[in-house]
Amino acid sequence: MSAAHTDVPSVLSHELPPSVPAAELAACPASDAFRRVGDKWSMLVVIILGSRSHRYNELHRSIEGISQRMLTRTLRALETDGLVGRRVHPTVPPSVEYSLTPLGHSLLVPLSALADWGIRHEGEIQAARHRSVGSEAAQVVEAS
Amino acid sequence: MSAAHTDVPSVLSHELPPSVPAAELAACPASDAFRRVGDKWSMLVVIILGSRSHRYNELHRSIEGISQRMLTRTLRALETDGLVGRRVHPTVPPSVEYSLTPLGHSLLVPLSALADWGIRHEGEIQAARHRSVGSEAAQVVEAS
DNA sequence: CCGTATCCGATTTGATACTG
DNA sequence: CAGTATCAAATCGGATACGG
Repeated sequence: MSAAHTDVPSVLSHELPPSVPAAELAACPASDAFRRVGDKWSMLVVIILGSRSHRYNELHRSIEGISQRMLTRTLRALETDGLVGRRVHPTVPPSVEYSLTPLGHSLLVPLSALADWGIRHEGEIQAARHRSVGSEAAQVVEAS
Repeated sequence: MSAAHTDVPSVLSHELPPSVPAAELAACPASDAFRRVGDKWSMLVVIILGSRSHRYNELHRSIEGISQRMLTRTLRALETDGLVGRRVHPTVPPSVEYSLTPLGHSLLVPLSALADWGIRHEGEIQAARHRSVGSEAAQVVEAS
């Protein structure tokens, strides 16, 4: 298990750089980044739009479990932040196409890294959760 | 930054079929990863603990805005998932030290990438938000 | 087809007070 | 110092119905 960061294949090919300088001060915008994408559906939409642009109902079918309300809200929020673009074709019946902006694509990169982490360590997390049910193993160090 | 969408690196490199939502399958553990760390404070705690271990009140002062309740909840959740370790020194008065587990350190890698993204694009996002107040500029394409 | 509006329950968060 | 308990508010998210 100690082979945690032996190789990071995708985006982070370098060794954990001194990113996030002065954590206390600089982490606030980072927290904002998480909250705008940390809701139930945002990251899913970004990832799906990462492959190609989709129409509204196309997204609705792809996600399969999202309500119209939340899909619209999510898209509007991503649009407000400049991550997703919206193009309305004045046909009849109307058709609306959503796609990632360049900014959205740049987000896709660290997003994929985090998604990758979740997939690779899914088992370890569930093992830890199972291990912690019923027996809290808070390590107590001896007084010297 | 135009090298972003040349290829979606890891899990998302395959095409999304219209009928079978493979994105849902691939993104569900990823979605879990986001929800685990996507709450208001988790990633902040992980990043701060990434530099060194901290005591409870040390964290409380570093974050400055978190309530005791949320700090405790966040730490317990991270502990349950095996991302954070907790060591109790039986001194008087008591002192509790929190630190990142190896699994937590591995999470720190993609987390830093996302935090980095948030810091680098903070200005662009706020510009987009400001641009969208009052004037919705949905792009309408001409009918052919 | 692409939404918006309303109602409603579930979850999250904060403020405050209290304890070993 | 390091938490826990309780209450109230805000937000999230889904179902349904309706409109352009």
